[in-house]
Amino acid sequence: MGTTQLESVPEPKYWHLKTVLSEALDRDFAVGEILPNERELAARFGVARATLRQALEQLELEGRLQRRRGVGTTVAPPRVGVAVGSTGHGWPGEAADGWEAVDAVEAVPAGAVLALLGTEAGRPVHTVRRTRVTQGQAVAAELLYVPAASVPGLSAIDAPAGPARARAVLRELQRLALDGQDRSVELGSARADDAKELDRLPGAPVLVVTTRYFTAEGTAAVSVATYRADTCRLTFGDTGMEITETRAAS
Amino acid sequence: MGTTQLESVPEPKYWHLKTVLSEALDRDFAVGEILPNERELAARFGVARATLRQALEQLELEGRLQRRRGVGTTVAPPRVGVAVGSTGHGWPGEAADGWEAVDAVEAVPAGAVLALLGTEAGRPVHTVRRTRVTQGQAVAAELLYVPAASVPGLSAIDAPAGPARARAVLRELQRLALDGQDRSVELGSARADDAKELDRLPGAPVLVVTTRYFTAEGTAAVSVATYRADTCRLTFGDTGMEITETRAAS
DNA sequence: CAGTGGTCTAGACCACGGA
DNA sequence: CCGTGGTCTAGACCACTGA
Repeated sequence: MGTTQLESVPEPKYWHLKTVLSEALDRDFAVGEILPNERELAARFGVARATLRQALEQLELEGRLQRRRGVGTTVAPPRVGVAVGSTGHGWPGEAADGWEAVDAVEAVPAGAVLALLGTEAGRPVHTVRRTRVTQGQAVAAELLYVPAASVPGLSAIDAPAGPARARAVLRELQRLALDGQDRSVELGSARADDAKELDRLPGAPVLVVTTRYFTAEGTAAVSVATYRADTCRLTFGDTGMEITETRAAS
Repeated sequence: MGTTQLESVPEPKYWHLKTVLSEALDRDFAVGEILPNERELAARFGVARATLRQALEQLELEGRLQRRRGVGTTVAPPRVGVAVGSTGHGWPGEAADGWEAVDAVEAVPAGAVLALLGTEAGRPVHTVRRTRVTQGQAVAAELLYVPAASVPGLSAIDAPAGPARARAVLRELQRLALDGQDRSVELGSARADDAKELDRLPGAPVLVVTTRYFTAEGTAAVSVATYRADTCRLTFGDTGMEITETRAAS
């Protein structure tokens, strides 16, 4: 087909398609509803499947759609607000904040984490894995790095592997006096292990929240939490107020 | 080089390719260096150009690469940390925080913003456009919505269009007593106008920071700031400390 | 102008989920 | 088993940049 006609400004097809689909979603579809499959949609709009997919990818990135292999494409609910900054500025694991300890091992982390911790290479570091569940949905996977030097009260193997050991590390952490913390957010893509926890494919877009916890002695712990970017809106409400309803800026 | 051989677990080609490229970037390339062009790289790795592009897209999303049409693909510098949460929790435009007022118009915003403002539809709202420049690079574009009712001291046309008018709105805002604020971060894609300000293509991934400013009377203003997700790391340091060096989690 | 990345096509096969 | 989305190919043309 002769692609387009006379477009003074040749807007890409997938971009226009995305707009059309977005309006159709608002107008004709309810949350959870299944869209026609990709081949069908592509035929209906007269484009190649790859082009249609480019539009769907954008909409998924914006949290409008959810696609699952073997199942289909559904209309996504509005993003859930996930509190990140409020909750008392305390140690991780202090309250019932939705985090669940999964496991803990003693390992030597990679260079980037080492730089954040400010410890020398080769020193043992407790690595705690936690997941966060909100409204029955896994929204985040975290790796919490605690240098063994930060929690001298914790003997090497005083708890068996698994959740119990993870909780032991968190418990020891809370005995320290928290001096302050430091947080940053950036875009990343899910590593294979995080993707599995989040029920996504590797490479899925995630919001990486890096937190450093300080005591008088220095950096006592570093947390790297990866949140599903498609379904989450991170909230930093100091006032604790909730944004009731919103939609990502196109 | 015939890339790889038989993989018992058929890891996607683009994923493996991304890993190989990522290691090559760390090892053999300096920041700012130009990579071979896409056709050349695809041939060298024995894959179709589309597959090679899928790997490059991931690396660009992670801030490792920068691609510009007509120019080429270069190795990106580490992401710049951009302070978002600290700086006194004050009104926008209070200090020399890198924001530059561009323009202001009186308009009636779309539904999502209206819901955030909590005002009735049809009421006039000052819409201020600002951009943020850090280290000579445009990192964010903002739309600040101020209901006319919030700044009664500002008569309709007491300043000509343009930056002067924008600054007038900001000045009026600072006469109010700020009661608190509320912030959220989510992933979005750049609208055409924002993309132009940020020197990116439409649809580029952005971090959307939505801030509500409260006075005793209610929501006095709402800011929607879109940050380039590829080059920015948003920092919320209450302590004002700086993360010196980091690399997104894979 | 030549060379780059951006868009688009029309196929093909594969991995996964559910019936 | 079938239907879904996920991956991959080998082309083509276009829009933009810089010399």
